[in-house]
Amino acid sequence: MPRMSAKERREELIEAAIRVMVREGVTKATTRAIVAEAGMTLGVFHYCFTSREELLQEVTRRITDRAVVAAREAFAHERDISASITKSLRAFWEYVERNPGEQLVGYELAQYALRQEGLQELARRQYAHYLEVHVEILEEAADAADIEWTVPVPVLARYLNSVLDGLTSCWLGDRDSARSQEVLRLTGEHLLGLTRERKPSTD
Amino acid sequence: MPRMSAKERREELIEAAIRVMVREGVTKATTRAIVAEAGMTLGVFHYCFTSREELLQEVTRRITDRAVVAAREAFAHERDISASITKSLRAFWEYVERNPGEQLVGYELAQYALRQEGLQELARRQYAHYLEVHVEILEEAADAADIEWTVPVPVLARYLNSVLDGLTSCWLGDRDSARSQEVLRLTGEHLLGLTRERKPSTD
DNA sequence: GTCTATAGGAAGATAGAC
DNA sequence: GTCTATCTTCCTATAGAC
Repeated sequence: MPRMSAKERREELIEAAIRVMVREGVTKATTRAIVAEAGMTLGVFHYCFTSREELLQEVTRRITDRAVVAAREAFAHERDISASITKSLRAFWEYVERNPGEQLVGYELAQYALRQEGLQELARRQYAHYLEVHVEILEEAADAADIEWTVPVPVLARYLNSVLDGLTSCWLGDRDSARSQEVLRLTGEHLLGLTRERKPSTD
Repeated sequence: MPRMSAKERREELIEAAIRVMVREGVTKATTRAIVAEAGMTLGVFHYCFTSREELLQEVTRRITDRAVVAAREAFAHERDISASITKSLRAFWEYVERNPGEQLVGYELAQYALRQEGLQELARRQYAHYLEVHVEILEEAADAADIEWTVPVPVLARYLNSVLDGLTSCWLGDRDSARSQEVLRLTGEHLLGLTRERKPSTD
């Protein structure tokens, strides 16, 4: 076993935990399974983390951040809002289909947080964070294409977040890619219909 | 302890299990917690069910059926499609807000099924069932109002299912009722835009 | 049928040798 | 710092008295 700092070990344990969760689910990611995945012994765990729950919180943040990065990367800056929407949704969906396990882990962790006493606040913040990111993306898209949304952006963000989240979860259940993509197209057209050219005002 | 048949006991155990799950979550619904809730002893459990998993499957079906019934009851038969959509969505949402625990249990069970070896088939069937019900409702709504949908109904059903599912899950996280209802209104308007009067043809 | 008692195992966490 | 061995608790499931 190579020597490494507690910080490095923490990092490796988090990554190992994510691998186990993606492969087998959150409940199966016991401290034993995690240290085994990381090639460490059980004793190691508790001087890197005070408890399993601390690790879970860390993993939750990590998975959230990953999803946020993916959403940002999926977003296509385009002058043409129609192309921007289409490309962004398509890129987002590619990511989802390529990482089903990660999506599932996201849901599992969200629910865990909702149930665990004292973690509701974490759950609430994660949701708020997702919504904020959607708000930012929608506003950036509008800026890039010089349009404005005809619906308040926070509402639109919540709508978009809901469709994508619900569609992902539905697809995880039945893996019907073709129909899921049709829903995305429908959503894209809907979004397009909620834009108008920007008035030259506000200056 | 009153005498009752194994069948009655099964029934009571299922109901007790649902109460525990709604209150404390699926993982906390251990056989011990369930029999305690039902006012029985641990020994009773295993001559009513061969295993905890058998109970979980039963509960999953029960919760699904309940959600389906709620969806059906929420649906408002109206001659005016606009009123039909608005009323149905509002009724659906009232049910969601009145039963947050049950919604959460639904998600937990769905994920459990997705992870459990041998239960994927159950999961798949549950999702298919929800989609079928949405298809039926959309078609009934169209019939009642004498309109037709301009988008294939299976796609529309998947879309509707996704929005409602995602929105529910988002609301469970942040409990922002006002904004959720705005999303519902937006969705309703979108649906309304996907209708057209029925051509007198096809006869 | 109905219960108590217990088997048998896995979990999180820790004590203490090296 | 690192690991083994163990504590304690909780689980599902069953055996066997009544």
